[in-house]
Amino acid sequence: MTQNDSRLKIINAARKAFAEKGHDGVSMSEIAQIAGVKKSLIYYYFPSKEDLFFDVWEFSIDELEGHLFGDIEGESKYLGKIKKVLKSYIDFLTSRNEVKKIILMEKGNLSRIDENTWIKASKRYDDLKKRISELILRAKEADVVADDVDPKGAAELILNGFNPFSSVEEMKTVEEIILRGLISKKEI
Amino acid sequence: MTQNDSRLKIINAARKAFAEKGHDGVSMSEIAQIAGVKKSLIYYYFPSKEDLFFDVWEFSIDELEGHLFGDIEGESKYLGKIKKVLKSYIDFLTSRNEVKKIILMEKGNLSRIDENTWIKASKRYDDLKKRISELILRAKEADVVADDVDPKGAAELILNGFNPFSSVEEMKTVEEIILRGLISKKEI
DNA sequence: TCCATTTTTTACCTACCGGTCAGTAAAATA
DNA sequence: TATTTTACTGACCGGTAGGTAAAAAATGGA
Repeated sequence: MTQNDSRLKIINAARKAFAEKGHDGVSMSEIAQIAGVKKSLIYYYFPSKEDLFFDVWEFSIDELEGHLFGDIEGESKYLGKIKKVLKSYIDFLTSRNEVKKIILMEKGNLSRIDENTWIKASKRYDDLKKRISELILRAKEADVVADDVDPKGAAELILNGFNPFSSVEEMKTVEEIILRGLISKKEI
Repeated sequence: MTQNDSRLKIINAARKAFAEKGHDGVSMSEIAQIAGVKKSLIYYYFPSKEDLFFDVWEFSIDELEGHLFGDIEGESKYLGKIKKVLKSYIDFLTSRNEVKKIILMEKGNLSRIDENTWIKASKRYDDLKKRISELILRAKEADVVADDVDPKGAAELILNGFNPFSSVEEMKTVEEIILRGLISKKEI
């Protein structure tokens, strides 16, 4: 088996495990078992559990970000861009919600400034949040989004509002509420 | 030291610890240390870590629910009731956000139907969610909330949308967006 | 085919986990 | 005063956690 093959098997197994039980609820032996690999092999590819976790985290957020902003450039107007992001989010949640599960699992840990892993993880998450809030900011400057909206708060709401276990109707409602809440009266 | 004194010290220490590191990130010795108590004493009051956790969980959600619906009866109109709930939520988050931190920490685990603790914890959380969604439902029937709103989805959004680490402005924005998104056009 | 390098397995370590238990000092009850 | 209960301790247990060292196997170029 080639290098990247094993590495990827481990990453995927770890992602699955972390999504189900969280960073602290999963052991390296469990991950190894899911990956169909001996535990020590994980340490051949990853220096520590923390490193493995961070790689999974980064990998996952990259994927989410790529999905959210995938073809946003196709939209010319800000309202269209925001709608697209929300729609992509729901798409992502229904098709492969493992990523959102991990975020949900570890969101609380992101405030743990005592441990390096969480600082790094938090930074990556903040980058994603920032990208969303900047979109909101520009839409606000273009008078598409209401002027009492704080872009950072809106970004948080978008990221937190959807639940990976929700039904489609629930997600549609969340989407609708956020959209209606964001846009300024002039746009109605 | 009297019975309830020690028990309460343990509960409070556990709450603090769980809020910071989560159920799986905290050991019984840590909790004991924070409480200023020997580990074995915890087992004198609580049969297991799971039992202790569930007591903390229930205690916390009771507190949140009490706060959210505290004096909602004072409001006669549904719009006022909903506004009050949102306002109380922000109040609660700024004054004592430990409870919300625990919920944030363990939200992901609530889907773990393999372990009894999480099933019980999830049930208690669902009760709270249901109480919110029923308020939304009645407000919807009174034409205060827009008719495309799914009450369950709205309840989820309210519970998830706010972040215990947010600034006041961010919370205000979340409140504003949700409110604007909920109410029907007739109310504007 | 041989050999050096990469990849994987075996065997093992230490620290700490949740939890138990025999015992005890002091308070309450009889 | 004698007995029972309450609140608490410290030593200890089996098991498992993350992690490591070294041997074994696979790989691939000469």
